[in-house]
Amino acid sequence: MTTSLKTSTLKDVAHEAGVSLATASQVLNGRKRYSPDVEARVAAAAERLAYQPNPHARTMITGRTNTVGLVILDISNPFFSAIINGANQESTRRGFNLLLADAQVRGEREHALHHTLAPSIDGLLLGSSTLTDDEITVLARRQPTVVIARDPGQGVISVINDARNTHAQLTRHLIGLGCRRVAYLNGPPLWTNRERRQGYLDALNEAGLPPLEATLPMLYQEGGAAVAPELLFGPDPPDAVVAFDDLAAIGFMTMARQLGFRVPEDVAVAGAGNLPLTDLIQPSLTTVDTDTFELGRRAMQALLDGIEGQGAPQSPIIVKARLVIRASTGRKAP
Amino acid sequence: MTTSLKTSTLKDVAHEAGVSLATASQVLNGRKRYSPDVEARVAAAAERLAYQPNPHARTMITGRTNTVGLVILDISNPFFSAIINGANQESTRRGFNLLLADAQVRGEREHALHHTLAPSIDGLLLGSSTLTDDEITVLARRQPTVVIARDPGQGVISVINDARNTHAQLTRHLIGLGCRRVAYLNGPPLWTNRERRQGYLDALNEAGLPPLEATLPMLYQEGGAAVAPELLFGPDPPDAVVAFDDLAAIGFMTMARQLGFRVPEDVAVAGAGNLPLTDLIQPSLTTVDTDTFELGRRAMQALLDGIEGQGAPQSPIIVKARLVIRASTGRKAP
DNA sequence: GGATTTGAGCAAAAGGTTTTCCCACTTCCG
DNA sequence: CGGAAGTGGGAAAACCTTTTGCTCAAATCC
Repeated sequence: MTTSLKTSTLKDVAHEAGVSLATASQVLNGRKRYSPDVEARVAAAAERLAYQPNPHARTMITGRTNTVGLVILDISNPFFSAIINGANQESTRRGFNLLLADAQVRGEREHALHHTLAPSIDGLLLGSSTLTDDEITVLARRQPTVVIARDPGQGVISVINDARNTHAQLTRHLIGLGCRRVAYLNGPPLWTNRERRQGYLDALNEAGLPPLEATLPMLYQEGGAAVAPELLFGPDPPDAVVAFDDLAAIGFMTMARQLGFRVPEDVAVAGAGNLPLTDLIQPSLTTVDTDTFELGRRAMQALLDGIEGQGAPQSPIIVKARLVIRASTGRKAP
Repeated sequence: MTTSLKTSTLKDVAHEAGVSLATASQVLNGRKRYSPDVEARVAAAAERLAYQPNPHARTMITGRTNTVGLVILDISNPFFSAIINGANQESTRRGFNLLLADAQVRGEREHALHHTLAPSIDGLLLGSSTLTDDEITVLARRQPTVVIARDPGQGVISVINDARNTHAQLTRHLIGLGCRRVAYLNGPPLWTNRERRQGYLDALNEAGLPPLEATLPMLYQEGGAAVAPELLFGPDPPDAVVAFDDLAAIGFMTMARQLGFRVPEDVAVAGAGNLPLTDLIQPSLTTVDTDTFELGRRAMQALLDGIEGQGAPQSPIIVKARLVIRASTGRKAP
């Protein structure tokens, strides 16, 4: 069916131009100056034969693949697709290919994944991960690595939001509106969750308010919805909720309203991520814009700089997040 | 910085096991039976050295890369990220890597892209494309190719929604609700738009109603918003609008309400794609669920079947879409 | 018991490129 | 004119694996 058209090799070009293999290679790579005559002949031959260097043969010799790996925790999450988008833009711009892998698989298999991937790539972008900080450090010592939305320390380069400060700010905003029982809905035990929670705790501390926490029993909207009844009908119901992310916030909000609570009058709700359309749902969602595209772009930039030997940047690289105050936190009646 | 740890080769394994290169290779690939003793020694050596075959050396010989290319028109579009997700799930399951490329670049450069990509991949998934049907056919003749959301004909394998029928159905639904001036908002000149429009025209024809069309001057919500005033304040305002996709529909709807029109009472609005959160905006959006994840998954499945020589499937492969009737089309008052 | 089959294991080629070193020739200088 | 310095170009090794015969010895057959 598919007529595997024989592609022309460097040998063909050399022969066509009447020079040796070595010469053809040198000329094509501009490694060495040759007489104008020879250079012209080689260029013409390459053109005529539509010569395309075989990347694998080249990799064998140079050890470079011109490809970077992007390992993502969960591609279906819009948060991560923005990262892919940003990373891809930068890699395309600089002529690198992007090898995508998802780490849905946990522990064991993620390890295997990295082992398999390693020879095919010049560097690794880690978009969250089930690995421990130490495991990541080992990986990073083996080949250039940049970690996204998490800071493993130990000299590993990372790109993060200043989630702690931002969430402190968000929580302060709620307190400023008059909320006194501000709850935090813990997401999965990732770096991002820890930082956001810490910011929340910082702000409560400042204000001398006691914390009130719950943990989402599952991801996404279902998790937020599931936790709503126990919290709202519990002995100590919150008048504001900071959820781990937008989807959880939306799940909580939707369920709260179904249970007869008004948002924001009875309970204010805030998320994080600023997903598309969160401005159009009812009520529009207060959230944190994490500029996830930029997160991916900067990470790729740092990685490629590293690969091309331009030295390590200050780490962590911090991408500014910003509060997006909308209707779901409204304005408390005095 | 990064101590490029020398990775062990097949030669090391062979030496460690006290056998020849050939034997080690055969044993590791299970190509030939050997004495239990030898097999055990090789396996042990490979294990001990954490041997990982060099994929490039292997590719040189076998011509197979175990990688497929996925070219996407615009990664930032959620429609496409669902495709990536579906394709990735299937490729992961079957042990293939996924090389991602976006075709933001038009014409010339997309051609170059395919040329560059070709040697690195065993097959190609085309998620929309700026190429013409003929150009795609040429590509498909060169290596296994599956086209998503578009049917170039000429024997090229494709995976599509039956957009024409589905949109006819959608339009009939609106007519059934009593709408008499149903407009269609044309998106970019892609296959998908042509089919959806055709379905719309089919339904109008059946009902003996005249068409009413506009073309979105730009993508996404801005386009829908931009076209709203001229349409609604024009000489022949619609009482229902079928937009090319959800984002255009949302843009139109938002603008219509700002202009003082009620949705759905004054004008019903429908989109396509069933993006996340379209059920929660106000009013919730009537749309078509295209099962985009499945689109990507089936495409990858067909491609890998082709690569592994399991013969070509019936083409086009059709993924069922389904109407999602929500509040934005409401129920016309009689 | 000699001829033939079987079987285990290996040597070597192939795949396409980059790079190092070397050769032959010209030019320059003393 | 003899040697040194410079220059344009090429031969061959290296990268790591798969695969195709092939050899040599043991087992089988008549």
